[in-house]
Amino acid sequence: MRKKDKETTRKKILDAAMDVFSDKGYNDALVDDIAKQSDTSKGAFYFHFPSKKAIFQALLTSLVRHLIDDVEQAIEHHHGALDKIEAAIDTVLATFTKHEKATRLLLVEATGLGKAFDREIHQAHEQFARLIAKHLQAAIDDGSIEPIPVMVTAYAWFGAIYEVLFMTLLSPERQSLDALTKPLRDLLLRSIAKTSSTNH
Amino acid sequence: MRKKDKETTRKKILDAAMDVFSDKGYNDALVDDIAKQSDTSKGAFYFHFPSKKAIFQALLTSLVRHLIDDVEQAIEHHHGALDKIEAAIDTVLATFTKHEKATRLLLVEATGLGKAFDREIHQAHEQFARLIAKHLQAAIDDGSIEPIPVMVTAYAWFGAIYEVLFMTLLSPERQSLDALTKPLRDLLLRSIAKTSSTNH
Amino acid sequence: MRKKDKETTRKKILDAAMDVFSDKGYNDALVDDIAKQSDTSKGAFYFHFPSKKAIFQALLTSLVRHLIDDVEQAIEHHHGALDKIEAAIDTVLATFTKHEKATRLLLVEATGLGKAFDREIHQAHEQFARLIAKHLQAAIDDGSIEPIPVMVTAYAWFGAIYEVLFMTLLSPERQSLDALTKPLRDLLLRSIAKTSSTNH
Amino acid sequence: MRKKDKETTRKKILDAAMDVFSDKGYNDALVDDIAKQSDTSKGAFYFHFPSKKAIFQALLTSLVRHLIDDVEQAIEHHHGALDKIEAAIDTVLATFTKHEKATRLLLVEATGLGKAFDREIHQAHEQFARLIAKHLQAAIDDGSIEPIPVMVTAYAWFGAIYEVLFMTLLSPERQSLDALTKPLRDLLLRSIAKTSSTNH
DNA sequence: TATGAATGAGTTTTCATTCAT
DNA sequence: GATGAATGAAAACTCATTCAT
Repeated sequence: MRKKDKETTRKKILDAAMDVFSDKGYNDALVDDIAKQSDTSKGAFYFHFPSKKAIFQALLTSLVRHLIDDVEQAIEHHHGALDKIEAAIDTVLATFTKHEKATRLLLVEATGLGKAFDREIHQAHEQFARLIAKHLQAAIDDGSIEPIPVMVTAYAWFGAIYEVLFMTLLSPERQSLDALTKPLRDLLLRSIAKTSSTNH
Repeated sequence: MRKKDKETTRKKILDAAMDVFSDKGYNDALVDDIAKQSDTSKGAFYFHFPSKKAIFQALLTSLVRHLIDDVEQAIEHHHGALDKIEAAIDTVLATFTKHEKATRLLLVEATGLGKAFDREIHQAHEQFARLIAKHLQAAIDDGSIEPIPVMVTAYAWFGAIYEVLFMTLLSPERQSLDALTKPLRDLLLRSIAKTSSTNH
Repeated sequence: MRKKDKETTRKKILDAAMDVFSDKGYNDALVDDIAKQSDTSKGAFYFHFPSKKAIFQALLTSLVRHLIDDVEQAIEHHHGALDKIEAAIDTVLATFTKHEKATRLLLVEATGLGKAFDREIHQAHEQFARLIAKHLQAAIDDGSIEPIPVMVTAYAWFGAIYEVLFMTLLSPERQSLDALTKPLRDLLLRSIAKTSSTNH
Repeated sequence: MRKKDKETTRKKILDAAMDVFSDKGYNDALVDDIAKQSDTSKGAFYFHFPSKKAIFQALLTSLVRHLIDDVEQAIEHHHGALDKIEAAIDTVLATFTKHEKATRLLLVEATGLGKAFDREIHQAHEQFARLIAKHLQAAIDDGSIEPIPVMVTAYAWFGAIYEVLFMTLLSPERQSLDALTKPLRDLLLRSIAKTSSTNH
């Protein structure tokens, strides 16, 4: 029971941290804000996490894992390399759209924090790129698509998705993401068609 | 002479600011650092700029203008819509590669500064997207390529370029960008190829 | 214990603030001075008070209330309107003389702080004037003295007392205030005596 | 001619200083404000005055001299000690009312500047008190009034006048001073009348 | 004499972190 | 484990004063 309370507190703090970080950005988020929002205390914060930086990194790592798991799982019951790729694109977009706070944290607030965070961001982006690359490679191995440099393509794809989401998040008008999904998917798929004709 | 000195000082401060911001990021850059690096003084800084935020914004605005001018100029003597687009991709990549500090400032350090900077970043990205969109539209009007949603494509392209540059900048190994230019250009062009027609 | 400690710290800071403000004046008093003098820290200062201005205002308000309470209480067991007035004059002088720091803070340092403090000072003076006016009015209603414009008289009295105290505080020689009490009281009483009457 | 220009500049700076000091108070008044307001420059300021403190003191001294001269002059053609006193009261009130900026500077902004200014303020107040005391003494020597402690009375009078003016200056409603002149004069005269006798 | 750009010590305030209870 | 008062090292910004022109 004690154990459970402890975990509960930790969870409350993490949740509060995500709210506050995604709302104010890393630097403008105060440990005090997180403590207040979590309905615990600064002491509790420092009992569970060694520093502000540490909780941010923990959050980042955990978010990346969850988002990637979500995507992998959604792809799972698709068969055929190209099908999986299409499903991946759709799921990434849907997932990011659904977890807006996490997305903003990951894609916006995690950037520009100075060299100290470069490694973390690099790894986060890399993991998403690897996820994409893995399925691209499968499609190549599979013969579904012509050989292409998978990592560059993966980064380019991630960048394209990122930017469309990013601009949508930042935009004052906040148009619906749904309208953008189809054109974006078409674009990405076109970009891996070997040249004209022969894909398929 | 007076006038010249004043402008010289202002320029020294701006240059120093770019160095420091791109090196440490906005939050870790101290006004003191900029003053020292510029070989002037904190007083001079505040004589020329009302605040740390203001000089950052001034820098951002000026960089966007310069980079876009560079690209436009390089494209100028290319003829034919598709030629221009190819030239644009190459120039954007070359320019960003050449002005690495400016690029990092623009694409990395400007992000994640909190809601206060959202507008600035949004505008910066938007201007690059518009530049791309303009030439895409020309290619469509021209009949060089099939009609596509230009703004989404423009953002996607910018994002793709951004991400590849970004990961290269962040990567510890720092591979040469040149090697990435060709695959990236091919990818982007494929994504708008009228000829690919039969994709799926 | 916690509660007591907190209040103790707050009190220490307020006491230190009174010392420092009355010694150096508002502008020359540093928050650092107050922190040092209070034997706590700058952090403690800002934990208990939102700003330097705020603690000064808190001090002002609290001093006015205490001084007025002191006077009211001293007057209480005097009977007869004129008696009360005499007692009030004596007590005001005695109280101000006794709490020299508070007096200097109230009468000297609170002045000249710019328009931002005008309201506070106005209110402080007004409250003292109202105290005097109340008893003057009682004496009039009572038939003890002829009708006079009470507020003007009250301000004039307060000004007379203020100035005599003020000059004594500022004077390098610092003569005893006691010697001044009698002439001042006589003067004030004469100023409301319908005729020369019975002041003696 | 050169000489005249120099004096003109000095005068412009002094005038500007009076405006700015009486408007913002000593501490909030910037040397920059004075330079701008005077339509000269900071260099000119420091050519004519060694420091901000110095110009304030110069202003103070000059104002005291002018105000006292005004009063003395107005009294001059009154004959009889009591007449002179009445004239003095009226003139002081009229003069202060007329030169509102100077009055605010002298009575409000000069106060609370810290020990560094104590001497100046003390002297300013003292000179006004001496002016009053001189004529009170004449009235005593003259037999017009009974002997009283002239300096205490002089300070008390000055304080009474000061406070009434002060509260009027600070008051948000700013009632006319004229209405207060008569009650105040009556009050002061009563305070020295051995009997109520023939005032007026 | 006058100008105004430059200087830099000084000030308030912030906030991550600690620790006694 | 949790609390929240206390700490103090920063950091942005101010402004009287200087001085080259």
